[in-house]
Amino acid sequence: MADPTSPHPGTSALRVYPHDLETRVDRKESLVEDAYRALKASILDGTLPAGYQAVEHRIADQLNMSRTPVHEAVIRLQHEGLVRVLPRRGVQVLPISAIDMVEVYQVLVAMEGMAAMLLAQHPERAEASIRMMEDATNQMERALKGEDLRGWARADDQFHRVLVSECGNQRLAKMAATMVDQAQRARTVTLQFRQLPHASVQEHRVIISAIRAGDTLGARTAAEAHRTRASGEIIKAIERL
Amino acid sequence: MADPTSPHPGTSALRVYPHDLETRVDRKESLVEDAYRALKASILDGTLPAGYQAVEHRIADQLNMSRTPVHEAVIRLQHEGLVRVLPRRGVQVLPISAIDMVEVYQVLVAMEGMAAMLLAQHPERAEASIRMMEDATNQMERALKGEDLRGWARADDQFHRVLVSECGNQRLAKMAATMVDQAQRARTVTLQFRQLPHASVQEHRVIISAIRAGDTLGARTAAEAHRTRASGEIIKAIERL
DNA sequence: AAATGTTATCTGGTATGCAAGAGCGCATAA
DNA sequence: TTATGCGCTCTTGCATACCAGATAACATTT
Repeated sequence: MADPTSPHPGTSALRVYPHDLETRVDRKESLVEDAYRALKASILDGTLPAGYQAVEHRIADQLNMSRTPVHEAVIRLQHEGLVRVLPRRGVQVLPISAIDMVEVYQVLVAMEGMAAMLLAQHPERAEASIRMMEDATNQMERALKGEDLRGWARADDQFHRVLVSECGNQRLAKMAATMVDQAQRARTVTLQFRQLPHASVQEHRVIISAIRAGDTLGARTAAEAHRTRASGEIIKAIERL
Repeated sequence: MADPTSPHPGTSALRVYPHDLETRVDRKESLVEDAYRALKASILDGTLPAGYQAVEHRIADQLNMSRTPVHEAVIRLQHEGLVRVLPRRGVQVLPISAIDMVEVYQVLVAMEGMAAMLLAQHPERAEASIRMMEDATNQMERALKGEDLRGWARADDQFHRVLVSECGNQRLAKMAATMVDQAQRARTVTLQFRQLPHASVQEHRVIISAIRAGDTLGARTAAEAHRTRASGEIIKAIERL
């Protein structure tokens, strides 16, 4: 702040967007949580691009806190595979490789398949969740018509986040959410290079109706097929980069 | 150390086994890692039973380090669902509920099913891993004949850890390992109340031969069926407690 | 004796201080 | 001019210090 002209290449990216980071800190739960959310959000939406590198102390200054909570948040992000700390080099935002996405989507196929199955086991209990997934899907359709790729991606994310967070299994929900984060980030990067993804809307509807019908196997199969197909597209897109 | 007779109820359990904790600290990677491993191992094998409660500072004393690394390790364990920190009460080892095990086994069904499928996609590449699983299964059989329940459990664990760690997907491996940890802990508690589990050996062999035959769907189905059945038994055993 | 208010203490979260090691640059020598 | 070696700096990991808030015990009053 005292030196807004500092031209160090390693720190410029953070200095360019100080407001973005600070405004993301609103919750008062704990500073570690604040730092975690702020950094993660910035990484996921591309504000902090792959390869971006910064030192804990500087991040702490940006977020108006000491190194301690930043340190813990960074370690958490490292465990999730979003950053790595290079000894005596600083924290580095990891690039997304095709191999990473293969892994992420394999996990998502397994977990969302299970989540869809669990929801289908109690369709009546899950009605509110199903409605949310329907809303998200409808919004995807609207966004597609308006060729609003960002809006489509946001709604698609919403569908998948509801699917796993409402399945009733908190452990599954939490792990799958971490994978969805990574998928979201990959998509943010590749979005501009892709065709309009028309198939998703229909596939989501198949999943929804199987869940509502209590067709556990059908719901699972549909969820798996959807992620498997999407997986191929994303990975091709990443390989083109 | 200076006060081996301290009778505080909240700290006695740790004081009783100082050697157990300290001898687990051998790696020199980082103190956080040391603390994490020591605490986790003690929780998994029952040295620190559910309900056990201690204060970070005291744990740090036991492990001959400061609070900082202990604090970080505890937070990690909390994320994994093994402990929780009660504000101004200390760190508490969580009990294992039937609901927890339902969740854990649902995740394992999904992930080990996927892992078996991935292995079956490249049986030749996986030959070394398959051998390890065979060894583990043979050892289970021997342990059963000798009615060595502990030995059986150890070998069974080994089988499942190899299955997920060798599947080629590191994210899946890491997440599944966390779930296997919890399953292991639950089994340690319930082992004494169970019948000799004869079915497992045969089921493992089915999984192995499907993988070796490159039968992806069969491997997946067999792995799922195995965990699904075992799930029922463990959960019944826990509910009896 | 019981209930309530006050205060001392204890804990986790956070900040700051300290040390060790690796990289980078500069100086010196060939 | 180039290569090599020494030392300074910079960064993380760990230790220590500090603080706010909640609990629990004690005292006081009814």
